[in-house]
Amino acid sequence: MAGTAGKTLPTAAKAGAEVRPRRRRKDARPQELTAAALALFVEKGFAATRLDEIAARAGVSKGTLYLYFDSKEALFKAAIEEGVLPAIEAGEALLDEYGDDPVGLVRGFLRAWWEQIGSTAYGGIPKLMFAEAANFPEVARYYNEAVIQRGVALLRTAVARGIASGVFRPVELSVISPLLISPLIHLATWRNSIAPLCGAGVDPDCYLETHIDLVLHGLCAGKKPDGEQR
Amino acid sequence: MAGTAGKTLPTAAKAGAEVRPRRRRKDARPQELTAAALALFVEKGFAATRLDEIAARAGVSKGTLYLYFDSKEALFKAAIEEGVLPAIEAGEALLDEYGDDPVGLVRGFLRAWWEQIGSTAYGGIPKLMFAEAANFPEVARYYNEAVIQRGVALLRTAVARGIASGVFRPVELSVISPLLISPLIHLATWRNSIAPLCGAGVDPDCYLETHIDLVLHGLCAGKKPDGEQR
Amino acid sequence: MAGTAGKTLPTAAKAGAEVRPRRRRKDARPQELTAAALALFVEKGFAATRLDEIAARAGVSKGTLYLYFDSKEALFKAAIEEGVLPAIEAGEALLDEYGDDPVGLVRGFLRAWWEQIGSTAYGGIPKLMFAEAANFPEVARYYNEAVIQRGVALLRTAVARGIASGVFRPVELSVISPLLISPLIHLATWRNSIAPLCGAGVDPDCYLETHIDLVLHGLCAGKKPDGEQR
Amino acid sequence: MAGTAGKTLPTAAKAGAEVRPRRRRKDARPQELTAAALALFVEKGFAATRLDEIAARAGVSKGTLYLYFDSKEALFKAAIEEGVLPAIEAGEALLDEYGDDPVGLVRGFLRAWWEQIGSTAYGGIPKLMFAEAANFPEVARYYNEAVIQRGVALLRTAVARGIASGVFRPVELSVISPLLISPLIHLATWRNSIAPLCGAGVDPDCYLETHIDLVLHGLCAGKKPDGEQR
DNA sequence: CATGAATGAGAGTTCATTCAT
DNA sequence: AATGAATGAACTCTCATTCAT
Repeated sequence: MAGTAGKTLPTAAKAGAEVRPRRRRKDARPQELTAAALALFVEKGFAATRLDEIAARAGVSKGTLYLYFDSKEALFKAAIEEGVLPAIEAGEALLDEYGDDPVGLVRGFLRAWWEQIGSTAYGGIPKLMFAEAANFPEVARYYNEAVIQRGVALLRTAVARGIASGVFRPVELSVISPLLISPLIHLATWRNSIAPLCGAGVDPDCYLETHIDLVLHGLCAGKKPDGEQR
Repeated sequence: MAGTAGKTLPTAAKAGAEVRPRRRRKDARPQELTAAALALFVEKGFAATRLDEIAARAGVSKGTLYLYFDSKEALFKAAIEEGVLPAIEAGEALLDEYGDDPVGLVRGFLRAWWEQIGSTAYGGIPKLMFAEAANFPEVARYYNEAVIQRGVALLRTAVARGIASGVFRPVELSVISPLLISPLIHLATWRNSIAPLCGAGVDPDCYLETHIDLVLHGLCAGKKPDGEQR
Repeated sequence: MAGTAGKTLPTAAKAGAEVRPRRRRKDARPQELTAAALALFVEKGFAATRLDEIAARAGVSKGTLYLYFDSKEALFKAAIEEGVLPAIEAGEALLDEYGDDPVGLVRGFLRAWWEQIGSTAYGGIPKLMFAEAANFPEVARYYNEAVIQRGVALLRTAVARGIASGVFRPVELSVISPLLISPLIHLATWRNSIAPLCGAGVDPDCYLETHIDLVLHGLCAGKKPDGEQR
Repeated sequence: MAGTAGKTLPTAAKAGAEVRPRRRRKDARPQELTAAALALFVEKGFAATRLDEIAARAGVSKGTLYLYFDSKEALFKAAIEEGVLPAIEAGEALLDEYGDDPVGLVRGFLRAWWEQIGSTAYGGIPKLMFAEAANFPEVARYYNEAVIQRGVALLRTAVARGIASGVFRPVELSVISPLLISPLIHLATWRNSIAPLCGAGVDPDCYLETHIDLVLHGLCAGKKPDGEQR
């Protein structure tokens, strides 16, 4: 276990070797593989994606995948996990910024989700998770708890505060979060499914801002939602 | 018939048939098969669904599928087509009923979609189509044109009329339809993916009515949306 | 089960019916089936021929085949048997006619084989038997003994008599029969394999007569083979 | 190497290899596979040969076949192609040797065909092509043009020259080639079909030389064919 | 007798996984 | 560490055979 193949993944740069010029940044390998995998899983689904394709897209051989992941399933889980972290982190940041501004928090959440998740390579993850939920229930449960429920709680809190402070009309809190986020998830899903088959489609920014405008008007009832227009 | 998966498709599975008659009506067969297929495709995706399972769920043998469909792919297409017709027909009916009442048409469309599509076995089709779009581009294009774009046009017309008649504020028509329908699609998708893995979840009626309330308030701006609350 | 559609196909016209005008000759059915089977077996081989096709060509349903034959294999054997009888009978007749005329017997045998076997639907049997020998060894052995060896013996006797009477040169009797018959088998095989794919091909009569001319010249050495030219 | 089936194809089966190395030379593989395939196709026909058997005979797994060939059909075509090249090449060589000696060319052609084709593993190809012609018309056409017609032309030319130079009697050139070669094809077919089921059978050399003797006597009419008797 | 819907064992084919190099 | 040839279990699809009508 000591001097066999010498995994060089993490730290110590191979003890006695003097110069080693070509060494990928630290170890980007696993991330490259999960990124390639994620893209293909999103596009075609888990079962329809061949390891050959993933390997080819990552520029390695099929066997190499098994140096980093135990199985196709493990690769799937890693890809999801990888793609889920940004979402979690992004959520935390928002609370700090808009902790006491309900309207800003809602607007900020939606815009941030689109910018940092929906419009990126991670935008396909919701579609992927919905599609594979029955095949990977543990992963789906993890995703639900670690990502969805966290976001749901965040949004709900924001709206609750808005109601408490009189900025928002009273609305049913138990359903407000999915109502606010689902149009964005839908757009992200659309762009990762049917959009590539058709031309054009809606303009994301217009879609996003119209959504924000609409729901804030809806939430604020007669009261004018604050004038900020980005 | 209890409270499990809520299947509303035609005959399918024939409840308690322990003796399997060797020769059944040749006519109902295809629908039974596509119904079984659709349920499984929605649950697990196309590639992860085995023909064995479909046959078993339909109460026939594997070979029987090939008496009615040329291939797994043909069965998939037939299942989609079968599940798509109700949506098309339902749309037409609405225009007749609410042709000149924008608010009623929007509310009617959303409620009808949920009742006749979203809450039935067909509610999984959007998820399925999004998941398989890249693998079945022609089917996805057909679905987009025959179902989505038609519904989009219907909703857009309704809103446009509402704006013209002063009932609605001016909003961006190019994005309004997906904004109105996506929460419902999301709920249907949710019920066909993660919901079975977790308990409870949101109450569909509450979700639906809150959505309607929210967007109509959003659309009507300061004006009171007509009082109907169901 | 009585007065439904009134099948009129086969035999007894429905028990109590008085006149029964349309009744196929005795029972031609089995022969029709074996004939259809033989034609297809010859064309495509045993394994590549589907029972559907045979049934279709015979104008019956697939199930009907099983009323007359226990299995595809049984049908094959029956088809061969059926197609082999004429060959056996034809051989007997020749001996009576040309018993003491070696040249006439050789010439008669070759001409008769072509006319009664090679140029008919039975002409494909040799090809079929050669192709299926390994898959149906018993049938092949039967064919070899009942048909081939009998013909071989006949021809050899004829040549032996010709040599004894000084009409023919001495030649190796153990190989003379296949040498005499193989060009005809080859032509029959050709017509049942490659000929249908190409145009034209050789003229059978010219081929046959040239063969007869050639081998009789070869057998008669310097002596003039008797002048008969058909 | 004893007296059984007389296989002369390349490597094939590798005699006594009880330990099967996991990785073998990627280069010899295809020939080993086509050789195994050809032997079985000849024996049992295309449809009756299972890929399992071919793989087993070649000492590989079923999946390995698909590393080298796209389908069973592709393997069939490759096997034919592989087995056809020697025949083509052998033909060319003969013309150089016997270009101006009709008797020698005819005799040389027949002897060479038997030695290099008929008595080898390739001797089963004619039977195979005749059997599968209807199922693989393109292959049959290719075989006809690339092999048969070329040989036919060669023999016809030889005889034509013999007639022109007065060595041979005038005979119908359009049929002479198949008449000369068909006894050899027949013998080769026989050895690949019925012979294995019966004992003994004719002696190939005796058969061959008697054929040559007979047809040369037939062609030379009264004239003595040159004395060579091997 | 005749049919043809239904069956299920078996064949061709795919692809995740292994391992000698 | 990386490769890719090889594997074999699992899948789709075919078709001889059965049997209710």
